Amino acid sequence: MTKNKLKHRKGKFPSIDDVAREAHVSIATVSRVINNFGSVKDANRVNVLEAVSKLNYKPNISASRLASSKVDSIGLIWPFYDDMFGSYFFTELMKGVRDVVFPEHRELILLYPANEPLDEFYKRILNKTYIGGLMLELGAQEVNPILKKSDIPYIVVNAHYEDPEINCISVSNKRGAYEATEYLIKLGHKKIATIHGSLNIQPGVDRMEGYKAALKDHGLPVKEELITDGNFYRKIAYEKMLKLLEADDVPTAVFVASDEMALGAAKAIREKGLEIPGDISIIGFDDNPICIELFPQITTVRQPISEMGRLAAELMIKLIGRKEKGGIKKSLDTELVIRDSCRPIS
Amino acid sequence: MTKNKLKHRKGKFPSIDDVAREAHVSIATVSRVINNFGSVKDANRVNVLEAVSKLNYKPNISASRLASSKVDSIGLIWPFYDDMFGSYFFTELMKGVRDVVFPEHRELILLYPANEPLDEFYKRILNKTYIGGLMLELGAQEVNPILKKSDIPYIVVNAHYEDPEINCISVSNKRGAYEATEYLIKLGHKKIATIHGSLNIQPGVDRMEGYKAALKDHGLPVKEELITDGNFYRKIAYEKMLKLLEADDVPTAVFVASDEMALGAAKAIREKGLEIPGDISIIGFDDNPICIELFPQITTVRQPISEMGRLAAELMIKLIGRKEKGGIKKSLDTELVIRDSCRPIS
DNA sequence: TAATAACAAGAAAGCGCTTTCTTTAAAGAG
DNA sequence: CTCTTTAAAGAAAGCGCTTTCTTGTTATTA
Repeated sequence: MTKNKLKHRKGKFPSIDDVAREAHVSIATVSRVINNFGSVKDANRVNVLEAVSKLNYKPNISASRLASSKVDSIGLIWPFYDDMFGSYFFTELMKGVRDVVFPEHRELILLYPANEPLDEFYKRILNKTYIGGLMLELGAQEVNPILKKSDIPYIVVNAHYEDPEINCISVSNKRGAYEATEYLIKLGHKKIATIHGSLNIQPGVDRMEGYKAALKDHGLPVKEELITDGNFYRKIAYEKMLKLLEADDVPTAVFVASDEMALGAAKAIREKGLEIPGDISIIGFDDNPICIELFPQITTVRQPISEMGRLAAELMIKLIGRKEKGGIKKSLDTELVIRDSCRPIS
Repeated sequence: MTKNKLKHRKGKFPSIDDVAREAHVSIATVSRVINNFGSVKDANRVNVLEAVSKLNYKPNISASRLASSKVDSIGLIWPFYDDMFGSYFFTELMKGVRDVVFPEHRELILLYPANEPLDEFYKRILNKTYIGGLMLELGAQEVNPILKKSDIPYIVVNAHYEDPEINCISVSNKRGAYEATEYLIKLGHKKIATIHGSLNIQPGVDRMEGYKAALKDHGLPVKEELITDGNFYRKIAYEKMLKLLEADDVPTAVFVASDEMALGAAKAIREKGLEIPGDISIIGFDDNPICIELFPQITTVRQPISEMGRLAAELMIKLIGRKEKGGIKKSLDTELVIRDSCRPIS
């Protein structure tokens, strides 16, 4: 790894000493002015500020961090999912994070494993002693033991863990799925299928459980042949929907565990010459913006993604400041967004 | 801004001194082992490594940077676009960046203005003396003069600038648009409309010019009434397409400057009771994955987004290492992806 | 075997800040 | 006007590393 000498062509960057000399004060005073801490006479403050501006002085953050042993950066492990919704999700999440992190002039450090065992990765990044805390979206994974043992506060986004040590913030996937299914039930549907997401990850499991719970609570049978497994990707959903439609007993409605999968399912339905919602009602999950572009617009369950990002970031900052202990768990409410892809059974 | 004392509950982190003591060598030797630089006897190396592992030693990067005045971090200004394609684009770009940056164990520092004038912002981030270089996607903006004057190498992605000082890497938008339009012409279309993107940004202008050039080169008139302005968003494209369809002389084909806009345009076409490609051919730009989910699948122009990210990152690393001078300009080829949304004029 | 080269490793001087401690100046209290 | 308190600012000691310089040790060559 080549590194870059900071030295300027014309010499080095001005240091705090240069500023002190220029302003005829001590470096301690300069430091006080820069950090806006301690008491400094106005005249001196002005002098220092002028010197700073004249010399174009930039404090060396490494020196500052070394001297003060204070850290303010937030590490962020980006999952880099491949599906369309993944990029949308992450961007939305980041918007929430952005709104709280950047106004504080904190920085976000993007981290990602580099063809290395996860343990190595975590060791390496936790070594970065200027990282004050870590935010992560783990997908299918457990919290890495190295991370758990470390002193760095961390918070897992978009998942719920029972472990009381773990800070996590999630979305009420189960309840959202429950409400979606219930909505179909109330429209009179009896044969409601589901294409669920990956059961390796929390949201996948929760959404399926919500579906089942709604059926049970309303006295409908949970039929295995109506439950088909997807993985959150379109293609699988397309194939599974095709199968569902080829069965003897075609469902009148489907709860699809993500809008992206709903896309695939809708394609299958259309290819079979069926109409949405005329022949079959379909309800998705996520409220991906694509929903309103499709014809018909797809009814779905909205997740407050940015909100989750915002809360996670706020929590992170509290944890970094150690004003609040860990073990915080939050769950955000989803919301049923009714559009045009469901119709009552007549 | 609250900061976090690094101090461990049980005391401080072990330092290089602790390791040196444990391994019965000098701190210089420890440093040599850690950095894998200089010569150290195997026996000592082993001792040091064992001490490191036993004490769970983590080098203090701030101290290291201060002492060596070497920087290796790459700053990245994230535009946070609001459109669907924006999040897809950025994610794809980042995949390319990821593949070169993380294996080098470099880190990516996400930067974003915080309700502050851009000049302030640039001053602030360029102050971060541990940032070795900056990658940015500027959208409509010029390169900020503060950045231009700074000593930090930077590279602008997804845009071409004539200014020889500026490193930039872009995509052959003009040529892509040219080929798309030419494709329609070769299918026999004479009345080819366009909905162009925002003319504030390079790709917007280039794609429109490509369209015009293709018409001219093939002896077709460039009619103002067939050129309608969009802004890369779906909604506008929807409205403009509606207008185009209400004109006396309805076009037989449209080149839409982005797939996202193509979505809006397609919606308008369908609402007017017209068929794609039966009544009107449509061709997009970007190769957004949504294209293959729509019915019909939309013919489009693929941009090598990840490739652009990869090249940008590689270039960045060279620049940080000062192995190569600035002023590098690259343009990547686009590729026409023929699908089902265009039909020859019969 | 003596002279020279190459290797190993320590001592110590910073890197550019923050922060404690101390001193001096100014302000308030009686 | 003196005594105490508070404000202001400097001196100096690190923070935990890298790196040069130096010295001691081991290999190489003639």
